[in-house]
Amino acid sequence: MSSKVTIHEVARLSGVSIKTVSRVLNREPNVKNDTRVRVQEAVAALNYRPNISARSLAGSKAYLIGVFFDNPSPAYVTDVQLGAIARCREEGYHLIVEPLDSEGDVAAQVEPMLHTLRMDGVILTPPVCDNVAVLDVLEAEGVPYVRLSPDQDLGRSASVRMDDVRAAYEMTAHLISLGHTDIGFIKGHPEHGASHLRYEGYVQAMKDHGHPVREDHVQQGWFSFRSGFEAAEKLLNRPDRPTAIFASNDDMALGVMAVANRLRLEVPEKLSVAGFDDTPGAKVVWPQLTTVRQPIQAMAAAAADLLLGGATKPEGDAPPSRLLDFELVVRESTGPAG
Amino acid sequence: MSSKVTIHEVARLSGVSIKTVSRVLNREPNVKNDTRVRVQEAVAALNYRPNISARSLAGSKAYLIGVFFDNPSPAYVTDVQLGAIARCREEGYHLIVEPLDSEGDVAAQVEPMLHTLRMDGVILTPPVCDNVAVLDVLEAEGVPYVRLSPDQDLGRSASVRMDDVRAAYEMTAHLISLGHTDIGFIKGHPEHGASHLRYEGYVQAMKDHGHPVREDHVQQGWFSFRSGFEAAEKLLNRPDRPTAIFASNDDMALGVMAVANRLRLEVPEKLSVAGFDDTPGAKVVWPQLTTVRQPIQAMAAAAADLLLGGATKPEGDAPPSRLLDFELVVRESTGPAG
DNA sequence: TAAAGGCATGACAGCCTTGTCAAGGCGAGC
DNA sequence: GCTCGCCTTGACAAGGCTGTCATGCCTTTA
Repeated sequence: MSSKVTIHEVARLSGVSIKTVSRVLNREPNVKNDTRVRVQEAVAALNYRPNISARSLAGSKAYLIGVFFDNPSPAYVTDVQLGAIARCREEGYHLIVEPLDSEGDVAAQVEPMLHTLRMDGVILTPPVCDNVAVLDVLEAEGVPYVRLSPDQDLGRSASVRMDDVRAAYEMTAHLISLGHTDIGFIKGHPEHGASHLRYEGYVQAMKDHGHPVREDHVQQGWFSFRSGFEAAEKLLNRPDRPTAIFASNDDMALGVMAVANRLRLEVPEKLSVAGFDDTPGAKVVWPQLTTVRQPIQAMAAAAADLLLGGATKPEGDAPPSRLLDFELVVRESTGPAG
Repeated sequence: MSSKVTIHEVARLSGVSIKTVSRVLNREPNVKNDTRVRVQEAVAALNYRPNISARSLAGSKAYLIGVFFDNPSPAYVTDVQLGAIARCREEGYHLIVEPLDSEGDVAAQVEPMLHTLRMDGVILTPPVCDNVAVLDVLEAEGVPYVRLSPDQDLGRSASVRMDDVRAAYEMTAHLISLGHTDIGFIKGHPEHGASHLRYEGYVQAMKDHGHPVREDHVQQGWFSFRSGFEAAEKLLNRPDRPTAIFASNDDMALGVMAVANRLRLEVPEKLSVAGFDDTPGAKVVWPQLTTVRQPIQAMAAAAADLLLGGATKPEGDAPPSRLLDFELVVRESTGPAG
């Protein structure tokens, strides 16, 4: 119950006005060092913490950052929360989570939240980050937001992304370094921006290493297990099949593994398989999947950083965007070309 | 920017005092029905939402429920959040998530949160729910809390649990009914209370059916895929291996499947595998895993319900505790003993 | 018919902090 | 020595709501 300590008591103990205490608390300038120290001592002695409600009522900050999500994978959600909180704690901010239901009227869900609870910023995860209705409401309410790995309309707002092109490039290079020259590729859903980027990285790596990109060894997929399965059937049911397949995401790579299994093509002895995303499923299969890990916690931390730094609403310039490093996770599904 | 609507405008539009608007908002008695309707219309017309900061500053409620967790599985965390929010939204409450780091001084992490941000209640998930330091701080600050599946000191506070013993008993009985008599068991993390309960259910079922519990067929695990993998290696790399393995959670069961796969032991023909928790991974593997489903969302909703109903601090009686039903999910990983 | 009690409502203070503005102190420049 | 301007500090209002208490009116009771 020690939460009863208010700024008045700190002021009394340190012999200054409450306003000066407030100045010290908020690191405002124009406080003599002597005074500052005295106040800080009083704060420590009383174990005083400013009341967030009063602060946000009186001032402009709410000390709350929202995380909106709609049913991406649980692992993703928790990583985002962990990453964001790491940065928020440093500045006394708290995280407020708001699961959204994209099936329903999202704007109608978001709008009341923003009215009742002022948030200093919001982090949007896929797929909500591409929901125009949400972005509209956020902008109408004047709430800064950062999108994680958005697909569309990149210029619209601040965002944090990963370098898909380079990641795909390096994964391809990894396969090449294992001696593969004929590497099949399964593209992702054509409407997801990442699909093009990953394909681009693959093509570039092949060219840079002097290997041709055979059109019949590139298949269209839709990011689903099934589409990966079907694409793999086309790639593998032929005499001149590739010795490695790079799928644009893990689910499709799992589909490839299923086909390999069915064809009794040992992985990685007869066929190397690489995925993308490092979903939990990547570790469940055997052999475990070589894939690309997104630094989700770091991305969320970067998003929080943009929000706290107030760097989300530049005037003339393009909105700030941070590009983070990925990690190549080499496991057992890739091996030397037989 | 329509967030500028205040209670005063509603009062003006409906021709009453702000206090009466407040009464209607908070469903207080002593308001003529006529008046109530008029106010509600004004609220709707202006799209008014009370400001949470002002409310919590002036009144006794904060409209915030905390969820403290420390690194349980991501799926668990998200389910808890989803379940809790479902109940909280109904009453205009928001969820504030606070990951804790059990390695460090937990009390030191919790105490400042509670000072700055008043919370009307806190939901504690395992393993934080058994951290005495956390409970102490919570009680010292007078913050009501509900524990999900606590292990120790059940009488200390309100809690929501599932009958782990009975669930493990029934799963074991299920295996026995399939003709298995030699059933291996992989224990969970020794510091998680559920581990003991699940083991207890297994032992009881074995005894009740007249089958011995072979000590060398019981292995210690840590709830991780890897620990399940290693335990399975010990259980299966021997001539007198069990015909079924019951792992205390799905991750470990998945580890068992991986080993079975590697040893070319067909599941369920040569080996039945059962898990616990029904995590997403249970449906990803093939064959799909027989497991026990905890009604996590329902449990979290029940916890929120206890908090919102204020039923957490009974005077003379034992603290309220809700016991929810589990569900045995029989899929393809268990079959008749070969 | 008068007194008592209950209900519906409003005026006002207070919650705890920040923002605004004014005031006092002090050194620099003339 | 005086004015100017900067630095430091404080008084007070504001922020939007709920709690307390008072008021007026209507119904019940003796």
